[in-house]
Amino acid sequence: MRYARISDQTIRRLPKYLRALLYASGQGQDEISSKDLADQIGVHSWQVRKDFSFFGEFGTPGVGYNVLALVKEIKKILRLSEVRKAALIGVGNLGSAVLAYPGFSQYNLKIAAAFDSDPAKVGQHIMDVKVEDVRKLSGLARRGIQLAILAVPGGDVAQGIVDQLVEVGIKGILNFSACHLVVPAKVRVTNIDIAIDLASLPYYMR
Amino acid sequence: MRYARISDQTIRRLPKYLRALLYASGQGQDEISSKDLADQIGVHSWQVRKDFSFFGEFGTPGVGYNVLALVKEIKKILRLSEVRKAALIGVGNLGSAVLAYPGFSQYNLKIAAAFDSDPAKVGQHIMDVKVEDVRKLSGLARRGIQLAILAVPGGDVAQGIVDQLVEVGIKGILNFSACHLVVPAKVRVTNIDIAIDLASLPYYMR
DNA sequence: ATTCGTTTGTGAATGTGAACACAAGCTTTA
DNA sequence: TAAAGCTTGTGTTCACATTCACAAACGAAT
Repeated sequence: MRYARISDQTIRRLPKYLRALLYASGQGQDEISSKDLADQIGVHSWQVRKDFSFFGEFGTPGVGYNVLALVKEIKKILRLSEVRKAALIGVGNLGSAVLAYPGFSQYNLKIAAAFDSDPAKVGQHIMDVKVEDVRKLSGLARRGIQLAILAVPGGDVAQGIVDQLVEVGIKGILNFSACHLVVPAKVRVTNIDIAIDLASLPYYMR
Repeated sequence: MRYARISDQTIRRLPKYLRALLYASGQGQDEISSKDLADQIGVHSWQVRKDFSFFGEFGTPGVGYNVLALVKEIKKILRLSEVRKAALIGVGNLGSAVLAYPGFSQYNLKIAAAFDSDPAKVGQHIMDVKVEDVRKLSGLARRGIQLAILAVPGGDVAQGIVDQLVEVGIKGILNFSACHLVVPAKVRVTNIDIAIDLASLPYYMR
């Protein structure tokens, strides 16, 4: 499905809506208003309605949104209707924590492969995932893996791995390395830098 | 020092500039142009100059910016001239990875305390930090700790801890929990949700 | 059937950050 | 000193996300 140009911020709110909807569903709730949904994630109700309006009309005036139907719609929009497999590169402290992170399954995401350069780690199993040699990334396309999570120390080594990932058909990269990655326009990169987020906080202290 | 209203995006770019400047300094570089600095972090040169212009005139036309002087200025703006201490709440997989994360020191950040609810973990030392009982947060103000990193599973327990953190004078919170935190306006919260960032990527795959 | 209270969807207004273009300032070279 | 070549700082323009306000749609109750 192809939509008009939707802002990144709108897209990033959709998983939050999804999380709140799954929670509401777990509570046995069938319908939810834009107001209640907005309160759950800390935005205003008009923001919720505007976001959904870009993709269609999912609600019923006077009633609200059907929880399960909206879950299905959002998953379709985000292309998460089927399970998406991701590869983890770098099984250090952070990589291991990502492997153990329990929050992926609710979005139909699964870490299906892990890679490291340390021979001592290659061959080990962590959280039911076998650690493979980082020099053998070529099979990712065949295994249907288009997402990668980069959890290597960063700097020179990160860009080298990214070039290989692009080569083997990876379409989206979640980058934990503290460096700017250069990729073709067709590949999407999201950066997470813990230190930068923490370093931004003191500015706001009055 | 009091500045006019500066956008959050500008503030979030400052630590990136700082990182690139420290790298350049390590390479023995004394001066750097806005163009070179911009290339390092993946923005345009006018963005760099505009960002700095909000705070003063730090550069020399025809030459560029003095690396060490700019480092000092940015640290002052971000209130990172002195070491800032942070408390880590939750020493699970993710919390332990944060404790071991080597990237904080370049920003004058230091994790000075760690807390957990698990009696088996309380008393242990991880990365030279002693794990304390999460029910004993009251001493944070006295110890000069105004930042907190929340790495607990999330949901109901997270908000309860946040209320206590606010109570003991915490001014900034880095939240890894997959939930929206309610805090007074004086407290700044930055959310990091790994699953949401990963879940946003498939949308951009053609 | 009609009224009332509620909630959605969206065109228009507002606000804000990014992008641009260029004058002004500095260094170097002659 | 003058001219040439860079680079900075910033007023202006542009693009777009947020915010607002309200008509339309629906359910419930009488």
